[in-house]
Amino acid sequence: MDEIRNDDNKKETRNTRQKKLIIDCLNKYGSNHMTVEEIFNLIQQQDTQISIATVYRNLRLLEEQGLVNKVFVADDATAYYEIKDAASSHSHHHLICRQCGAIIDFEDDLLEALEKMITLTKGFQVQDHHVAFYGICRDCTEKNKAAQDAVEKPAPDEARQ
Amino acid sequence: MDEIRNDDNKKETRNTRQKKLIIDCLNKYGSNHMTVEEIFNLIQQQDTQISIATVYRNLRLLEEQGLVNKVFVADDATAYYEIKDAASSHSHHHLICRQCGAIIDFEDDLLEALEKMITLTKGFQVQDHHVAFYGICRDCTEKNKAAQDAVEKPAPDEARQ
DNA sequence: ATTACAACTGATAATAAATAGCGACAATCT
DNA sequence: AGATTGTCGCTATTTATTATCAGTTGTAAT
Ligand SMILES: [Zn+2]
Ligand SMILES: [Zn+2]
Ligand SMILES: [Zn+2]
Ligand SMILES: [Zn+2]
Repeated sequence: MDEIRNDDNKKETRNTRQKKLIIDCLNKYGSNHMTVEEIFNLIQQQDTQISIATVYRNLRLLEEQGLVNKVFVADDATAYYEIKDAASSHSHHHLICRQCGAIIDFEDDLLEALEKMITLTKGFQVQDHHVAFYGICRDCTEKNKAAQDAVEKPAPDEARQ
Repeated sequence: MDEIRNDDNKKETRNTRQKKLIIDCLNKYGSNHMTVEEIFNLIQQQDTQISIATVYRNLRLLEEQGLVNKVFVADDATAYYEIKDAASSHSHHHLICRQCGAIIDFEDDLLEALEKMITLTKGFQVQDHHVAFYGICRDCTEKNKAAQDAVEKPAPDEARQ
């Protein structure tokens, strides 16, 4: 009988205005991997009454339902959120820029082979993985190069701001 | 000439009793990836006066000097520490058991290829990476199998504790 | 050994991210 | 409409970590 009662543990979720605002927000800016604060600040412009506790609560619920993705960036204890739509459900990796903090998505499946190897050599049954590459993004690389050039050849005036 | 002046920014570090205790502790249990609390509790047995703030401080210094490694496990906001000796300086990956929480080291270099690809396709200059595989460790897999067997064939008494 | 100076210490306050508790509200179903 | 109960906004709490600060100690030069 216990098993039957267990069906109950998928508690039904409601469609509140606040939840819709959060999903809309993530759909709009979600590819930027937003913090709770950022989400809260944006939503406040449409709903000045909303509480940040509600944002936390809903993000947790949405994550439990598998509708959003909670991303951690080592070295930074705060969570970042993104929509987990059809395209990105296919768990991707993150490129994190040490200069500007940008979090960039990267699709790839090369780790499947590695997972098989781990199961074989370590007896560890891999369910999924979190991968982050740290470095300097394209934009910052270009900015740095420009700044470097400006130093090398004294530069035509406007190069210095 | 700038390079010479840069030597200054390595502020000199001192050899205190507390720092030694922390390194000893990590050398002894370091392969277990300990939390600050765990390190603090163990050291307290040898130095009842030590403050947990000192443990935090020294771990931060040691990490900045590259002597210890700070490991984050997504979904868990607390940091884990391990010694970064010759063997493990060669940045390894972590297998994290969802059942017992074990953090297991895994040596591998297959990601170099992936890093090259990222630089090519995304223009992102990879400096290093953090990789974690989540799943069930060998011990837990075996325990689960044993438990499962115990249910299937009613079991010779001692199987139930 | 004495001195001097900055890095360090222990105790505690402060910060930051996230959660828990609670009375009131409102989404959903009959 | 009425009942149920998930959710809301508010506030207090918890947890991990850092900042502060007066007193201490490692280190190196005298
Ligand atoms: Zn960047
Ligand atoms: Zn992403
Ligand atoms: Zn395990
Ligand atoms: Zn490790």
